[in-house]
Amino acid sequence: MKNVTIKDVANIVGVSYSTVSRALSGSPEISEETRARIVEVCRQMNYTPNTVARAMVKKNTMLLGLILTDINNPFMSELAYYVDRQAHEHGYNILLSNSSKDKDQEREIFELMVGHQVDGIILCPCGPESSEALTQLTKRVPTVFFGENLREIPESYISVDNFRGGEMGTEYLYGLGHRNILYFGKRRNSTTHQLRADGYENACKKLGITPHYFNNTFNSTSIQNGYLMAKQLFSEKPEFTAIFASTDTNALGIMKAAEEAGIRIPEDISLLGFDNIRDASLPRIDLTTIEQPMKLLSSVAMDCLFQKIQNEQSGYSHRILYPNLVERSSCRKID
Amino acid sequence: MKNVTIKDVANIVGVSYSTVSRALSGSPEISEETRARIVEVCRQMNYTPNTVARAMVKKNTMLLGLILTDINNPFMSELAYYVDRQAHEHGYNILLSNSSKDKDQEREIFELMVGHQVDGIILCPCGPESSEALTQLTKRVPTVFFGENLREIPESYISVDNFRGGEMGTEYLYGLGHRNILYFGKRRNSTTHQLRADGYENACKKLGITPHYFNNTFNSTSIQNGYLMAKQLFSEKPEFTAIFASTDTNALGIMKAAEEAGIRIPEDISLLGFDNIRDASLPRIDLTTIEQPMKLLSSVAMDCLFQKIQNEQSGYSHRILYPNLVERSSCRKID
DNA sequence: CTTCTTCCCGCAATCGTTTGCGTAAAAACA
DNA sequence: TGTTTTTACGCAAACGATTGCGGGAAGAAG
Repeated sequence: MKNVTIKDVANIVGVSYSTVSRALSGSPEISEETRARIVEVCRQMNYTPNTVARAMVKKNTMLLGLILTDINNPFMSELAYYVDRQAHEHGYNILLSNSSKDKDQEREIFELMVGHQVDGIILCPCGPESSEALTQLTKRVPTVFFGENLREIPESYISVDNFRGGEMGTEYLYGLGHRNILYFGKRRNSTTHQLRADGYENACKKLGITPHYFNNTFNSTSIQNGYLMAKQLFSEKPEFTAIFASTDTNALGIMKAAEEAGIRIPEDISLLGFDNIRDASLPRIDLTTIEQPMKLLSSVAMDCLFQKIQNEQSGYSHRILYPNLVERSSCRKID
Repeated sequence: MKNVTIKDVANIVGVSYSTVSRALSGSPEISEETRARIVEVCRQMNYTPNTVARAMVKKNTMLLGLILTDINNPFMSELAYYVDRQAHEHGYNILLSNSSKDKDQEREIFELMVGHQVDGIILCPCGPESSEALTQLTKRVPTVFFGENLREIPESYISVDNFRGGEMGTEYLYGLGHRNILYFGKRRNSTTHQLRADGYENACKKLGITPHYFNNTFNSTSIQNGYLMAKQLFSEKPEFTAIFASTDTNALGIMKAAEEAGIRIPEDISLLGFDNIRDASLPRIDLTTIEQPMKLLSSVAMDCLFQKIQNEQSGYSHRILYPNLVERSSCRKID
């Protein structure tokens, strides 16, 4: 199990180990002849440079931290996928972990990662207040926040325009003829959802219809919870013709409850989601939704992070990207 | 950005830095009084030990590599979730990457990870032949393979009993009255799928029905590819009453094609999947399937890995777990 | 008062690299 | 041939921790 080191190959070749180091790093001060010999011996002994030792002197580990709330969320795993790809293109590896939406875990993981000397961190915050404890930590390593519009935080973040998405969805349903639109999902405890709801409300005002909310204080976006709440919703006589769900996972739960209640989508009620997770495009699901352009978002996030890593003192920047409406079959025109 | 080191706190406290190290690691040779002073100063300067430096001398990085084919596959993201959790419970962090089912990338990632001196690796192999290049690499770091029954490889692996799963599904459909069952999915190029198909064939033989295959040479399990192949299948007049899909993702594609072809599931055709990915439990999908017990599988894999990490020379072991049938609504009884 | 323990703590080597500096040998120049 | 420049490589000091060993001071034992 003992790994072969630079000294081992130096001994075999009969040069000093600094020569080996220089030969491998492509220094011009090494003759092509000895370089060839060194490279050959390295291959034979299959020497792999010890990145850890290198990191000690070079001051960079080529490691990027990615802190998710939950890798099982398809939204997050898509992010992980793109981040991983782009990291590797730049020679970085990613250190991944899940906070499970727990602030303490989030902080712990962050500290662990700075302990591992990661060169940068992409963090999907548990909530808007997570900043309090993190605000000092982010000073110790280049960080970009992902997915939350945290305007108060003096740190870079990337996010979709949730407010505009809320408006956009409402306008779309209005255009389809809906005048009685229910907004389904939590409003507090997360800037993201607050903004989506605000966008909805603002659009309602502009369009001259009255906003209706359900599930205002709810604090989980899982399918199961969406289902439970929707069940309760459908047990009361619903007055509306369309539901605007604050997340696709919630919409999935609504779909399940609707099915059980004998409510057809879109015939009886139109359903609009938000996020465009992969599941939304599944057969039979086919959910119309407001898309977060994940590929673009993650690409922008990585660019932002790499910039921070290079010019250490670049301050921060906020990038808010435009959402798209993805039309499928869960909403219908009414008159 | 300069991190505070053990020497910095030693200077402040007025002791040697070895004393600080011992105080922090809980050595009994340090008086409680100086330890308290040291701890306090560490807190004030918020010192975080440099894991990289520690790794150099302690010979372990507390890093575990996890090589997936694709984190976007819900099956894989579930694995990642459990692995991450258990790793953290043992004080490890995970280094994640995707091979995209490409052998060269797989090898590259593996090498990168040994460069980073990970203490162990969990690898979801691209295919059964991936062993050729990896067989040397696995000697350099404790490794366990996940998800493939690679009986020829002298390395530990964890997998569900794919053969038994193939049998189980076939028997289930037979029990429902089906005599004309089509096996849908690739057979070659992957031991996993070969075994599933073999299980199907074996059960057919035992039950006295003739096996039928579709899509034998196909080499991708994505929804889209399942859809395309199923489209072709349905354009010919199908003779069977049930389809046993080799993966849930394939089943999802079949579902989509069936919908378009006006074929109802389960009224016209019963559909059985394999894996029990999260999507299978979605409303409207509700796919009956053979489950891989992911939580258990990953737990066993981690235990196995930790064992190998401890007694370096423990050889290998193969753990094949029993699959479960998860009954939902995509299969119906016929007569 | 001397000697031996015991208790704390410091010195210095080590882990595997990178890199500034110094210096022989070879090449170029006078 | 003597001097300078270039080429090619070695020496040794970092990087930030851990840890075996040695030793001074205080207290106990003689």
